[in-house]
Amino acid sequence: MSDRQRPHTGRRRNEAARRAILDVAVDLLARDDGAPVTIDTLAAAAGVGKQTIYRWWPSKGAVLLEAMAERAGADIPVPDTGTLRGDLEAFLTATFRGAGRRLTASVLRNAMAEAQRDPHAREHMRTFAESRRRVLSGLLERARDRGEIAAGADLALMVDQVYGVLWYRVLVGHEPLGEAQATELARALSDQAAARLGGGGR
Amino acid sequence: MSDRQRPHTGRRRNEAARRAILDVAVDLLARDDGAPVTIDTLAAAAGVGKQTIYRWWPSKGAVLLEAMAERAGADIPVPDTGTLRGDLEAFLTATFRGAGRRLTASVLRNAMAEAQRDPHAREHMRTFAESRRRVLSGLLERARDRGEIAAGADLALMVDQVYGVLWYRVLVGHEPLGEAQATELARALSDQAAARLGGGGR
Amino acid sequence: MSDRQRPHTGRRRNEAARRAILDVAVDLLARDDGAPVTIDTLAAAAGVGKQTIYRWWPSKGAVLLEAMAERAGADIPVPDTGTLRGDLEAFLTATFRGAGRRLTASVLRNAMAEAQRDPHAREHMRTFAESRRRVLSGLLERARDRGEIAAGADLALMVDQVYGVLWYRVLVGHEPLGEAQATELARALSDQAAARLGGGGR
Amino acid sequence: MSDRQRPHTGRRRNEAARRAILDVAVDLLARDDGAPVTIDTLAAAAGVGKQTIYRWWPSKGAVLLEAMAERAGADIPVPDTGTLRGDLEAFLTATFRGAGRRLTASVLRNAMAEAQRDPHAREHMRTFAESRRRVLSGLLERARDRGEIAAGADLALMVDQVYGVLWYRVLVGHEPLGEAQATELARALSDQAAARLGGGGR
DNA sequence: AAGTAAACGAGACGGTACGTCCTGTCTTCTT
DNA sequence: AAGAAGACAGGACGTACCGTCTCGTTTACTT
Repeated sequence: MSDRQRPHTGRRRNEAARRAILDVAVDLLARDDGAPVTIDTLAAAAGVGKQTIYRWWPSKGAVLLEAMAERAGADIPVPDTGTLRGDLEAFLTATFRGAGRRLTASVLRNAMAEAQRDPHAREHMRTFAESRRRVLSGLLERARDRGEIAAGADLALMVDQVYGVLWYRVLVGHEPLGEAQATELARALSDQAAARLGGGGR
Repeated sequence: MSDRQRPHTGRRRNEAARRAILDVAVDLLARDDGAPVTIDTLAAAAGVGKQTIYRWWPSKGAVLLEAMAERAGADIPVPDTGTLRGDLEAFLTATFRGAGRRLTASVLRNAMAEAQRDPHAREHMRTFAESRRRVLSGLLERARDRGEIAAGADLALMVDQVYGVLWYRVLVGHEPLGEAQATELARALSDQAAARLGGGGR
Repeated sequence: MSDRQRPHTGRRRNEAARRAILDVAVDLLARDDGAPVTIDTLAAAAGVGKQTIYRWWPSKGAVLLEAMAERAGADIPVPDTGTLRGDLEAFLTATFRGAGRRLTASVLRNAMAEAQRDPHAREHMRTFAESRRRVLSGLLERARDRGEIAAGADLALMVDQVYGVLWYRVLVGHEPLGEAQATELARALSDQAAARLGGGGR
Repeated sequence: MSDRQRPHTGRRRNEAARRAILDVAVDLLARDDGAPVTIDTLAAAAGVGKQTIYRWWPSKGAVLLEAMAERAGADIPVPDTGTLRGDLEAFLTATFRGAGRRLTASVLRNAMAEAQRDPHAREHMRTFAESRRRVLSGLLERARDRGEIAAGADLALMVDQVYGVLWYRVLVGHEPLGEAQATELARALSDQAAARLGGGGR
């Protein structure tokens, strides 16, 4: 209703170029040969001029983060097993399995590094992390509504324990991320949740 | 067999230069203006030639990480209150208070970013993180020996829950790190530890 | 009448656009702030799409040269004083006065630079220079026919001395171009012309 | 006497790099394929980092001009045949033969184009042209002292007639530059010089 | 005291990547 | 069809930084 005067003029954004850039970005991020992703490489591999990247993203970090965010959140279904323990185990297993893959972990590491230097990337990372937390948060709230978590429990803290463990291990690399770790963490968190309830656990 | 004869000759390493480099490195890491720390800047600010840095450290990341590690681990006493809850609260409070300071957080963020790119820095980071985990690990083991934690509990996971939350919040910056958060996490973890004890076991 | 089959279809060339382009081109060439003339600037300033420029000219240089040529040749009348010396003085005075104007000189300098890089511009420049030389050549031939120049004299060389001095001074800028210089050169050339004649001068 | 305090410190300028840059610059300028000389190409061909060029020259044009000036002035001896006509013929023949060579002409054209855009190059060009003019000027002054040129003659103009013809033909390319042209011009100028002398005067 | 050797501040070097700018082409909608 | 708007591939620009390589100087130990 407002932009009646100038709906659009000139050539439209090339969606194929956008896709090529993001796809190539993920590929390059995944290469964990230590070689940093460069804009020249990215542009060349995507068959795109550098300006086309800078026309739509404010900085290198922003492209990289968007590419990562688009990929990293997919394919993690929100389970509904009926119990907190079951839901957590399912969700964490899928999440850790995803993040634990060597290539994905490489993407995450690169992206987090970028987010520390580039303000645009930082903003993207915050948004991405927020969206991931929200999913898990929803899962926990549902359990609280079912009475499986004490009313006073700090759900945000529980969420951060999950993603904290995930990122910490991805970034430092001292321990693997897999189903065993997911199961263990799911148990630990359900213990935490149960602690302040009426009769204790079960 | 051969170098017994010639213990040393020539000028000795200048300790003042080493200190100046590390001190300036921390200062530069602390600046959270987003400007990356460069070797030229570091050398100039320390009043030192670049070669003096590269003579003693293998890469930029190595200097930065050493500077950070030296600083970030200090001043966290290992408490002994007699109870897990008390010890955790004391340790986490001190730890979170340290990491939550704006300048320190900036150092940590920069250092972690560096560790993702530079293999030397990565190694340093791993060693540093390991040393920090070991302290908390000792605290937990003591509690387990006192019977406050179930024998089967995954202590390494508990440690990572702590440092995971810390790093996750430092790096993403969505939530502060302070005493309140430390207290809450201490309570959650002692609840978690207690869950499987006594009647709650298996 | 003649284009019976397909007289014309679609919109006809917009003469106003052509004029705007050439006019703006001269304006931009005249700015001697050193900033190079770009097609984007030219198109924007002329209120014209870039394609409209490339539809009618093969390259940037071609537009610029055409713009210059159109301007630089105008307003130089062919004098007829009856004597070589008088004709030369009149012609050179008008020519040098024109080329010596700061803005015009700037146009010429830019155009000559363009002509060294762009083959289309080069061709334009050659044509333009040729047309200017022809005028002066005609003037000299008339004088020869009157017996004021020896039959064996190299008229082309005389012409090139005029335009050579003009361009050399415009391009290098070591000396001004004005009426004084025109008068002096007119005298020099009539001396040259008279040298091989029967009785010498007059 | 003044720089006693800090004669020099740090690594010294690499003379080999300087030479390589200037030599390659001339080679590239000589290529008359129309392809403009780029700094990347120049640096790569000279086996030098771009910064090494920008450390010592303020702009691309400055390097190019310096390279040209160094080359273009060489090998033109100052003749002394005893007569103006002889001296001019010798000097112009050598000069025109040099400038008429295809590769040299290409260097000159490129350099003059650069000088129109780049203020540094412009300054260099002015200096270069000045130095060349001075040589010819000396030759003419000698002839005047010998009484071969009238006292009131505008020697600067005569010099510009020579270099004007040279540059005009090099830049526009409508006519060749060679010994025939040099001879003809030498004759024309000595005629001109003689015109106002003795009996030919007024 | 003279000799030898390493460490030092300074800073030039070859490279690589950055983000900007410009050219000439292509695409979309309007006239 | 021709036009204005503007996105596109390509490629040069000049800057910044990395890690290495001289310089001449300073500091220590060995003769």
